[in-house]
Amino acid sequence: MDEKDAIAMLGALSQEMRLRIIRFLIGRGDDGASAGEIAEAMDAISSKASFHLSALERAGLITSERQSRKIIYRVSFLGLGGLLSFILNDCCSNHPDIREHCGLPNFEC
Amino acid sequence: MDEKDAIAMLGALSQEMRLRIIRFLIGRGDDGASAGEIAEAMDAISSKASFHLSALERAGLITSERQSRKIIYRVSFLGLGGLLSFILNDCCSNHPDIREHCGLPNFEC
DNA sequence: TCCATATTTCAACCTCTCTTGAAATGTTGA
DNA sequence: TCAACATTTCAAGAGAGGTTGAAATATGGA
Repeated sequence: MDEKDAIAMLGALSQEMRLRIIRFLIGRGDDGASAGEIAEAMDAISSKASFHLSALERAGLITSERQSRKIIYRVSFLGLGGLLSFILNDCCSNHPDIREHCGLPNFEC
Repeated sequence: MDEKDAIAMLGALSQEMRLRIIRFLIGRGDDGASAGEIAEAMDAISSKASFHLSALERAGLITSERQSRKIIYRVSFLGLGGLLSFILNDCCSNHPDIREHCGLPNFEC
């Protein structure tokens, strides 16, 4: 996870429907959801949902797996965790006391 | 910190120069840096730096304070922490075990 | 007051992103 | 093989974001 990857992920998350998709998929956990289910949940036409799903996948925030006719999308815990680690470590490595300002619990980075 | 605020912050961070400015200002800590110092450190013309500084300030990620002729910018620990909390709590409230996937230390959200 | 310094604002231009509907691709079951 | 289903790809248009140089604003000192 370098700066370029982080920027791609941050950019992917900074869009209303894409953030809603991520939250929806986090709620679904390991079951994930098909492109059609996601489009329906987002109240979006299929091509619009597909556009945002591929943006999220390109950024490494979700994964896809074909199951017969459907394509199942799942949140990538690895990707999302990598982004969080990147931001947290950038903070902590320079300023160990930033967590206090952030209202975050105390832990080692 | 609602979804709109988070999207604005994520969007502000998803740009190379702006992410570099944030990292630079984190390194400066409470001293902050003037617009001119930041522009020089970023190797950017003043209007470009100013454009990105106002984007970061509008998103709540930095603060500004005039000191005579100069304007001192500082990273907003409150803003950055709010964003981190938003993402972490969104994760944790739905899936308590996501931290394991994220490679993050164990703590309560 | 006048000048130099520090920074922002503005307008123009270009590029990238988002949205939409239609067409194409891939998959299953009759 | 054919029809229905599930999803993506494509092209076109609208809109948002980034870069630049010039002009405007604000401050401090001679």
